[in-house]
Amino acid sequence: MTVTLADVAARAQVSPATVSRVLNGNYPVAAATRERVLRAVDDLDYVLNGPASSLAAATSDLVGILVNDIADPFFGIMASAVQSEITGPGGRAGGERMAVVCNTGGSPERELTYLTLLQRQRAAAVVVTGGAIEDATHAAAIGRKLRRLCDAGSRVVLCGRPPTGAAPDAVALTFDNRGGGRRLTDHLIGLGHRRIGYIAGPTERTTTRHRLEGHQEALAAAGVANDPLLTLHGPYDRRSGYDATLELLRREPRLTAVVAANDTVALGACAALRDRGLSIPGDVSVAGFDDLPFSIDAVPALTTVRLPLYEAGARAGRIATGREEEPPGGIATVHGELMVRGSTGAPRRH
Amino acid sequence: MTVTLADVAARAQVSPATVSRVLNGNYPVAAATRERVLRAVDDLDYVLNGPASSLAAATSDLVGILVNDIADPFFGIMASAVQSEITGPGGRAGGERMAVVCNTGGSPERELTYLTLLQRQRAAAVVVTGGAIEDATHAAAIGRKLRRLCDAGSRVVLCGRPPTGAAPDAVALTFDNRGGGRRLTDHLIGLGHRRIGYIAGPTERTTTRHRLEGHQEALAAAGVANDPLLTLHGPYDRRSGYDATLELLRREPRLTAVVAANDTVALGACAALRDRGLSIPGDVSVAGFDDLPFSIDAVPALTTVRLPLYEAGARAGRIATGREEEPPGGIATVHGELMVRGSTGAPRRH
DNA sequence: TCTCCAATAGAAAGCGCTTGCTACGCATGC
DNA sequence: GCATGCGTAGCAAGCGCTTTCTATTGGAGA
Repeated sequence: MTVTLADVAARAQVSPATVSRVLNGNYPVAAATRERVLRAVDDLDYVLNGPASSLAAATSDLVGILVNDIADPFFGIMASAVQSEITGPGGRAGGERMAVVCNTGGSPERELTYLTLLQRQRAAAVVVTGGAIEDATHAAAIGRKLRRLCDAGSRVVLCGRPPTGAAPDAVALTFDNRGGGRRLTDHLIGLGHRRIGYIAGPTERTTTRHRLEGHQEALAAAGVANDPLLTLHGPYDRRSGYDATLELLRREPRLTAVVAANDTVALGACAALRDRGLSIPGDVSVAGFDDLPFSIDAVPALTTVRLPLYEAGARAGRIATGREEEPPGGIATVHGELMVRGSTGAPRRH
Repeated sequence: MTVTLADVAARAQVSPATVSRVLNGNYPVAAATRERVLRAVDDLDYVLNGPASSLAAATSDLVGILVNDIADPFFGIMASAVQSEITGPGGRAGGERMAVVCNTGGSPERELTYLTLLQRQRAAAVVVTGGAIEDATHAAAIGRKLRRLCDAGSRVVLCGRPPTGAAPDAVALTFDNRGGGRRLTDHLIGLGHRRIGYIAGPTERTTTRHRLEGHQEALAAAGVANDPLLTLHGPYDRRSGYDATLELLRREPRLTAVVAANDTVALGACAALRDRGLSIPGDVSVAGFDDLPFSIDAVPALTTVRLPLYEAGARAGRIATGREEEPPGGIATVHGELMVRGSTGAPRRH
């Protein structure tokens, strides 16, 4: 029913081997023969059987991309970058590589499931984005899985995640979250803020911890006491920023600044402040993290730390497909850039 | 080197057939035997070979999702919804289905390429999101491809795209862009606006045309002349909204409202107005389309047409995996809801 | 006690492709 | 003029799995 290689071979009056070689282009075939084969392919609307091809060749053109939330531009941008870089003449069959984007929802179980699925598909490469869970058991399980993927021949690239000791062959492009957090709070302290609320991300995640540590580092360096009551944890969403801001205001009415775990949370913080009738940055300054596209359109525009998500994703994609050298030691740090905009200013005198 | 079914069989002292049956769970296997097999699987860290399995079974667990731009939440939300619905006990091997998200960048060539790739992988289903190109040649080519996919046994669901005559077996979940556009402009006219600028999306796309037609329908119904100078086309991005707004202001300084092709474009329009020192909605009202998450955080909050992207994507996912009945005739229309917020108001008297 | 059937396991034939090896020319070198 | 080698094409053996068909049980029913 469906057209196979053999059908094409018959029509072109050559052997299946020749058709395969024309399609893969990695073996000399006389121009006239190639012509004939290609015409037959065209005439019959032949489409290679991917699974059969992958089975025989023991490789595949699939590249997995693990993201926490594909609807979040933070991940969408990285995924888009990875995909744009892996595209192009693929490994075999003149085909292109395909990106398999997997939504883990941040759950380590699902992360593990998807890694198994990718291993099952014999993925050519896997790019894992987003911070890691800090739970030792899970981290170990994922590390083991990644190592097995490496052993099975898949390239593994971590993008925006610290290296895993368990998988030494995996390349890691780590975001300098700690440094970014440090610079952000330094900036606020420099403006004169002393009572700064911090809305952190979910606990048990490296990203959350590093950003928070940077913040605390800045406080310590300036000799500002770190009041634990002024740090709240929550998911990376608008709602969390909204609720936490109200709570911070309750705990410390003299608050002059709020640092959010990321831009989305910051947007929620802004909304809460507006609803409370407080002006930004007149009454309270707000800062985010990531510099997602919408941040510049917030009113006032959000001060934040710009992470080069697209660039990092693109690099991950190139490394995953072997088009760029691995960084020395398999580890590279990607730095963020402080973007000072309208949402932060000097605190008003109380 | 790598562990195969046969290895597991040997260790469990059963035949490969039995192992396969345990893994697929679609054939009676005695509890004790299953136990033994599962232990062997575990002991050996066995991972099924996906390509081999797909080849032998002539089906795969891959579901393709075509999107114009994965970094755009409009598509990200749909993709996320599709993926969350296709997940769960997959077709075979106790595995789950995997989503393959393909970034077409809106280019019909790449759309075609990806459809071929998916056909090559023998995808279980394909969900195509985003408006269609109106170029007859491309439309026909894509229609043919979709039909071939259907013929090859893949389910095809169009999500947010009008039905294709060429692929009668494809289910279509169409957005009521025309109706939404109509209601939006009706709203503005109701507020008293008469000089309304329209920043349309890229030409040659069904989405663009339908939204614009709705707008013009509303104008006509209210007896407002449709000045072609007040309609500009551009891509679906912020920049386009910014530039077009400046141009509209140049063409018609007495403009009192701007309708944008979508929320992102509307954000650009807002930025341009702010930069020109115009207040929203005091001087100029602004309206968007889609109601993406950030729209409510615009200042003032954006009046827009809410498209149930998540719901539509989820439904597409369920239909794609056969967990929901197809709509009668294979076609369903998804309606948008007008969200009136702060960015639109009565025009100031000139 | 014997037959028959349900339940379970195995043997083996592919699925459609890739690729190592072989075969066949024909031009070249001595 | 014969051996050598290069440029092409074919043969056939898998790749690792699924599934049909067959074989072997151990009761249950007669």
